[in-house]
Amino acid sequence: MTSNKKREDHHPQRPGVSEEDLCGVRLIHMDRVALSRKRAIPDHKIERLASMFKVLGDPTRLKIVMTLRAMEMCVCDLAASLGLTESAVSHQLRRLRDLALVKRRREGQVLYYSLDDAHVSELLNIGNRHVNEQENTQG
Amino acid sequence: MTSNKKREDHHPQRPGVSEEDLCGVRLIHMDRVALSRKRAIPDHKIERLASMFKVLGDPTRLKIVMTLRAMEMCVCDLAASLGLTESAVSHQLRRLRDLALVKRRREGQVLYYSLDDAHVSELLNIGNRHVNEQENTQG
DNA sequence: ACAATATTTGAACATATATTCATATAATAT
DNA sequence: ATATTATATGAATATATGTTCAAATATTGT
Repeated sequence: MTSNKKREDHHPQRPGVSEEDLCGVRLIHMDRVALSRKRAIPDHKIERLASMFKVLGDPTRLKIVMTLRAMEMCVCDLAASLGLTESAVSHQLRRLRDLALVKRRREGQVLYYSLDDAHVSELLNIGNRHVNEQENTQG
Repeated sequence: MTSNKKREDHHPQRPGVSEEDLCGVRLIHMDRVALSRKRAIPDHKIERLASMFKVLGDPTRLKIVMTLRAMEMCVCDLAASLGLTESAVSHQLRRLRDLALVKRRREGQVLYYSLDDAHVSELLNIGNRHVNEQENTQG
């Protein structure tokens, strides 16, 4: 199963190697490297996707979207519910809004926030399953 | 539709309000706050879930797991494929390993990394759909 | 116009973190 | 044992980021 091992070249660690220039880089499976480079997701997509995961990767923001998953809420209610400053909530809501993960609706002076992206709900559902199974398996 | 608006109390911003002490916090919909508090996901689960999203929220780590989604790979191949230092890859693989998102298999001196969590693949698939639809909708 | 409320925003500070460099460990071969 | 290879790790540095505080908007009511 390891018969396709081709030792091509050997060098110490060298940062700053351009994407297209493989010469001088240590690698073991040239075929796998070539294939994975072909299939690689373009950088701008990686950046966007990473941004989405990152924005969900903060406990405060995650609590906010988890709350909004259940119901529409205004800023001060969110703050009260989560035990946070309204300013902190507003700052995080802006980040969520910048990525179009939440939208808002004005009613007088009150702004009601809700989820704006179907994918987010999916991600949160899978995430929930994940931690619940973790609880039962490794807890 | 906004008839259940109950204005209870009004105060300037006050941080450090304990989770159980609502008195003195500005809120508009007391019922929603109470309900969302009841349904709130426990903190330790939020922390775990946020950690998982966060670890996927870095471009380098996201590239790594996206690559591993397609095939098993060793460190130096990953480094060559992604144009990174082996050290940088190794550091990030450790973070992914700490959260049990990837596992490794030794064959001689070579360590082969692969995905370790079914949920991760799901998250990545949904994420892919997300950015692809974004491309077609807003691009 | 003025006051009050709900939310937003910018600056500042403290903390987290990704990469680099140098070094250490683990496995293999001579 | 020694050398070589593959990977891991610790310290350092530069950058990113979350919260707070103070002040600015926006909306409504008087």
